[in-house]
Amino acid sequence: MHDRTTLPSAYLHTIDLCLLRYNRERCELEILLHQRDSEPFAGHWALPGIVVNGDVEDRSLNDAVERLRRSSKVDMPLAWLEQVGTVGDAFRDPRCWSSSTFYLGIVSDPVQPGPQQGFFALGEVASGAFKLPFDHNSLVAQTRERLFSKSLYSSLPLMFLGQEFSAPEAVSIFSLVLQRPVLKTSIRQRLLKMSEAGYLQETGRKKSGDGGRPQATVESLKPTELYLFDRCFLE
Amino acid sequence: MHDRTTLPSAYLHTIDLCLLRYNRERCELEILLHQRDSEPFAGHWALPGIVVNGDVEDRSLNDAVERLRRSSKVDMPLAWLEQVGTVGDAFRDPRCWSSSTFYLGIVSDPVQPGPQQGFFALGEVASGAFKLPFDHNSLVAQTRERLFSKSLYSSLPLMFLGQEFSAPEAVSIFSLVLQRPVLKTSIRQRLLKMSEAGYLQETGRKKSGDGGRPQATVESLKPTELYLFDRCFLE
DNA sequence: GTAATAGTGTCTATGAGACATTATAAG
DNA sequence: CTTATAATGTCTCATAGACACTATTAC
Repeated sequence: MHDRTTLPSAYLHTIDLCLLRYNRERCELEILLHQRDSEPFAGHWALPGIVVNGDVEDRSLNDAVERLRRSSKVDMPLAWLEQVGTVGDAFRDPRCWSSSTFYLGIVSDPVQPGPQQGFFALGEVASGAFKLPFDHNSLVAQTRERLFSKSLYSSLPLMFLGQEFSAPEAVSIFSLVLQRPVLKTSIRQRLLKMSEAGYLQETGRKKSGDGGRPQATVESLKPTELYLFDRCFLE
Repeated sequence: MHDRTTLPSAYLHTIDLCLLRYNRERCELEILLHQRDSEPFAGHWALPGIVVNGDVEDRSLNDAVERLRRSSKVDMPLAWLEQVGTVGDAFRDPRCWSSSTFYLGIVSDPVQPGPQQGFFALGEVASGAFKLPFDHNSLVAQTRERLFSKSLYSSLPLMFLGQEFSAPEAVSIFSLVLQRPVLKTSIRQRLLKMSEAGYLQETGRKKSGDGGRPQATVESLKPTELYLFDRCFLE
């Protein structure tokens, strides 16, 4: 029926990372992009990613993710990492049929982006107002959707805040991620729950906010683990 | 350092399907397996799956899933389908480095398995008591975990029951999936919520259970959609 | 003192959990 | 009638939401 050769068809399997951070000055979420230096789309800003097949040096997909994280495209510590999904079709890459397994990452520490790195407003990228090559806008949108839905019933947004943070900061990040005002009483009760469960403890330290009374801080006792609440934030 | 050739390294990307059904007689969940007729592991029971790369005839990963669903390995209508994840490493397939994107499927209609098809107790397969080739036991375990966690806050288990079902049947399937007794009052309230939201409606029909008073039935108005409850089942 | 923000207390609404009571079938 | 199961009603408890009130800082 169709032409068969002994060579395998051209095929690419990549992993791509949607690495997010909380910009406190701008009060918005940002995503790390990498300025490509090879074709296709050389010079364009795109998700940092690597090819998994080809001359495979990784022992596993997780090893490949770690290789990407250590590469100059990323090269920052991650407070959170989870796989979001895999897409694949004949059109997304002009070279050939390709699949991408893409991840949600969160960085909490302040970092200075390298020469080919840049942080861009997540909203612009997810909406497509800031256009990325391939189907990367779609991957970003799916990743933001994952972040949103998981933030309704888990402590995920706290990953943006790092080891030590205050209740008002928690209110800010939840409001930002959920894109609506969240009452401080709800957040405080949730933080209390997490303390009772051994996920947080009060530090006794304070940090000053934008004037006014200083904020008491808590610190994470299980910084790599998510706490799951048994109720969602309601509409 | 290591041998490089101009040929691409051997690499396989497959999709595998964990297709589940509710066996009312045995009161347990079952998973569809396929008896392999080619190496490796010819003759063994394994997850139904197909290769995505190679001579690629699909336009997309979703098309590939549909090709698998129509193939003799599956060949049954699906009440639900979702991607669970992608794994990949150098060891899971004896032939070469390989990745698998695996899916959770649910079939509600009674079907007669074909000659190389069989339904097996999900618990046995997920626990590894019934051994599958490759890392398929692990894929099944991850899929069951997805089913479990999503069943805490959504109507997913109802997908096992088909278009028309009764409240006691809903209690049974939720108890089975969550692996603990679920009170009928909780289920009834949830079904009521779904009716108010336009997902279910009463049929006026009844079906007789195991003696006793007949069961009123409801029918699904949005059989392909999940309803999300705003609270989890506790404990 | 005032202004600003942090933190606490209290009330309501919702829904899960638990269990008692009534309803409808078969024999 | 008895027995079995379905369906309903009622109570408690936990927690999100809402908002009032008090506390602690800077000036």
